[in-house]
Amino acid sequence: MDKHKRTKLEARGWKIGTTAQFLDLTPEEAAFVETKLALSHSLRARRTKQQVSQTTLAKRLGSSQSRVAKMEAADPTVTIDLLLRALYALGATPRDIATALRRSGDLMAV
Amino acid sequence: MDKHKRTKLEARGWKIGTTAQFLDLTPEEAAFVETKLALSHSLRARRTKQQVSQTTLAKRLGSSQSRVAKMEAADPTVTIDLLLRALYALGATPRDIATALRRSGDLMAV
DNA sequence: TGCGCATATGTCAGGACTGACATAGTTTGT
DNA sequence: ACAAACTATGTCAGTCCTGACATATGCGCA
Repeated sequence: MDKHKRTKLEARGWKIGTTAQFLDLTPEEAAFVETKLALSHSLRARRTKQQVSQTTLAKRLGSSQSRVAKMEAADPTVTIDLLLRALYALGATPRDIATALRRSGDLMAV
Repeated sequence: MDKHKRTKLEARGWKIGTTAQFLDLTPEEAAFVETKLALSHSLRARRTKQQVSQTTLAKRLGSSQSRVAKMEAADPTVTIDLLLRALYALGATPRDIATALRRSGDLMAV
């Protein structure tokens, strides 16, 4: 199971580089990364809109500031479970998540 | 961190009993469980529709039949990450996930 | 009935993730 | 310029999750 290393590279590629290096990703891998990125972006959007600091959100979650930072950076050590928990802690609904995912799909289609 | 035990009870409650025992769930917990259930149902629907056995899907995932069974049962030892990976392995797109979540939200609203 | 196939459930060693801490860089207000 | 608040990144021990295995149940069919 090398998903750890792969995802690390992928996440960096998306963040630092352009959309280019998606060529060596299987559709499943791309979809998974895409999902993670959509959620992490959604998380930061919600948090900043609500004027909540990473530290505050961390306390609410029973977590730490550093982990929240990693969530928003789509760090490979962060799971989608954790991202969802954070989003729900910020008042998101499954419907909101659905919307965020649908939008991400539109982006990918470009 | 007692989420393990809690989620176990919650999942069973939803599966075995009725919608009644949702009273002792915070909105965030309810949303999380709801998400998990929506995905597990979606997984089984996709798999059966494609006439794929749990064993076959397991091989495709590099996993085992027992784990696929637990995925579809929304077992507490299964993460949303794993559920998503399985769904994507069955050809689902983030858009499909979004649709599944949106529908689950509608159900909850009843 | 007996056999093969699909699914459900329990258990466990090993690897992945978590929260916490340390530290550095960045932004904002004075 | 300085401090305070906020955010980014690395590391690590303890815990959770994973795949694998064993086993049981159910189902169709010869």
